[in-house]
Amino acid sequence: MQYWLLKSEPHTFSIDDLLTKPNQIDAWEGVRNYTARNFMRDKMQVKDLAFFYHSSCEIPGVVGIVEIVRAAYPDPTQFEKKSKYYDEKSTILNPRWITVDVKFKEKFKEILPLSRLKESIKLKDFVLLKKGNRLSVMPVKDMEWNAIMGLL
DNA sequence: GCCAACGTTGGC
DNA sequence: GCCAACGTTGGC
Repeated sequence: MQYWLLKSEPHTFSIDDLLTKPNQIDAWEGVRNYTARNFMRDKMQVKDLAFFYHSSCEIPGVVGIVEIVRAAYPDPTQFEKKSKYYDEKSTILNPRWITVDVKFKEKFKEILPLSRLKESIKLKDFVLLKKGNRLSVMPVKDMEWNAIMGLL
């Protein structure tokens, strides 16, 4: 069992958007970075838990928790010509990008802002806080997960 | 909107 | 396989 952090821009897909989906489940589509993809493809498993993180917005931070309910499968948006995630080099037989299904678990009463994570000494080595980090899917150590939960 | 940091592309 | 140019991310 592995913990994760998943970034999303709330104006594209927010935790409230997830709440509107059937069974509160949706595909985590549009990951187009190889490192992030490899984490999802090779390490992410059903029952893993992930923080839902809002980025590129007024107050970036952790807003809740989701559970992985379906492991890696080809991301359908790579085949959709009209999608901004379309990839002409992907084929059905040889898809380049994958997605997983996530299910809503919990929304925090208030956002846990990035600024508060930065204040935690326990999180000084957390990948999210590393200078220049741009990964949209990253593993979270047990200790880091617990430290973040402890800030709520 | 700025810009630092990083990833990707493509010419050689 | 190198690396310059370009594109993207994401906090501020």
